[in-house]
Amino acid sequence: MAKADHIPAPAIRRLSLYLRQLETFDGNKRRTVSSRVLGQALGLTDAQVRKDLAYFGQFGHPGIGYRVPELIQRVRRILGTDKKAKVLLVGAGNLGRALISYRGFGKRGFDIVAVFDNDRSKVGKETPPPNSVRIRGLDDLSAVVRSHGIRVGILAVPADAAQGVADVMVGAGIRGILNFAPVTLHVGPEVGVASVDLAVQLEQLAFQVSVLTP
Amino acid sequence: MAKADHIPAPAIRRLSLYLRQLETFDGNKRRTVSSRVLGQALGLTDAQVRKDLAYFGQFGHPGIGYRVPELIQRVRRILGTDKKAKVLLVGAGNLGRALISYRGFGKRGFDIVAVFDNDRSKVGKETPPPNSVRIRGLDDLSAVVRSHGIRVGILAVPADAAQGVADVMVGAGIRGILNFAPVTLHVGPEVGVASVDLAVQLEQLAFQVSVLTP
DNA sequence: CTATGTGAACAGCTTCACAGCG
DNA sequence: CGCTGTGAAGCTGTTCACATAG
Repeated sequence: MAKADHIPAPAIRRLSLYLRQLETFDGNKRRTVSSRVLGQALGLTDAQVRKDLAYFGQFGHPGIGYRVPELIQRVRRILGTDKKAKVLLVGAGNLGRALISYRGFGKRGFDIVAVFDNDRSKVGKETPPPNSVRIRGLDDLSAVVRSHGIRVGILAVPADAAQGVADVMVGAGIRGILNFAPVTLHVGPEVGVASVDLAVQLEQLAFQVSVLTP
Repeated sequence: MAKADHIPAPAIRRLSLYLRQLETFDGNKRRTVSSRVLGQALGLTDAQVRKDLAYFGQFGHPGIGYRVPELIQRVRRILGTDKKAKVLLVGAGNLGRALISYRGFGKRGFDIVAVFDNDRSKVGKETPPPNSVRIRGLDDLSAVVRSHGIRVGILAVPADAAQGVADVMVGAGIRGILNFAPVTLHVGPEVGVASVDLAVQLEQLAFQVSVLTP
């Protein structure tokens, strides 16, 4: 996988949305879809859809549109989700436990295979089924990453612990971190970070509401 | 609040991050901060910080920087989070319950005051403390929105129920929806939507990893 | 001398509009 | 015809660089 350069970051973000919508269409037994229909479902223009997909190759069929199963395959390939991926999680608090039992990850090819927490009282316990996993101490993280070949980790610890844990993860060889802690993580350029700050999302809504409703 | 026009959407998103970082600085008893220092903490350039803040007014002091407590006040005012806001939540599944007990919302001025679910076996039960709330049926939603004057709701229901519930929320007068369901919601222009698709976030990381690690 | 606010230059993303293919 | 793929145009957001204030 050599390119990714000169492809707009927003286009890459939308690629996931295309995939999600295509899977819905596929579930409805739709065989082909035009850029216009796909765009409408996501609130985008047809030109946007065509341009985004064209960054990655020529997937469409003039006069027909895009064949749904074919495009799904291709997009999965591009995103690197054509194979199941093992993921670890640090932080077995409320949010962490909810993420462990979240079925959406499995549906999209992600498998949380190891859970870590620094709280002695939690270490050794099993998380509730489904996805029952034994909680390990942080000391084991490095060994588990190596033995399972894990590349991506979810960080669901309190803000003041987040950077420290991130350092441990990176040191163990993790290359992508999904960060739920409300802090900006500082990592090297070889590591990707995606952050979800739940309160920030609400704040954005509060702003929109205060603008929309004077 | 009349403007918001011609202000870049990314600038508005960053405003929340500025506030978060400023609160951290404030906790560390820092009195003033320059655009360079604030930017470094968030991985942004000093020019970006100055331009973003300048969209909303003149908050800085040449030669000094920005006074932390003053800027916090101003940014909160802009975001509409200077007053506590009541929020409702629909969907008392794993994710929903985790959100109810998430302390980050309260810290940033949001209060989940009502919880709804369509599952008869859940209705009437109390959610675990803290933030113990009685779960109500969806039929009560409209009345609760009106009596509490709620403007923002969190949607944490399965994908296939999401659009229907969103319609109910909008019908009841909700003006902002934080959507955790993996679907694109279609609502009128008078309603703001922020979406968090957890699997999509992981997918983005998978892509970055596959690019960064050939 | 430090640090803001801002017009102007630049870069990046989106939309347009049409040639070309099935 | 219907619909893609794509240069070119248009627009939005970011960076630069400097006048200005303390």
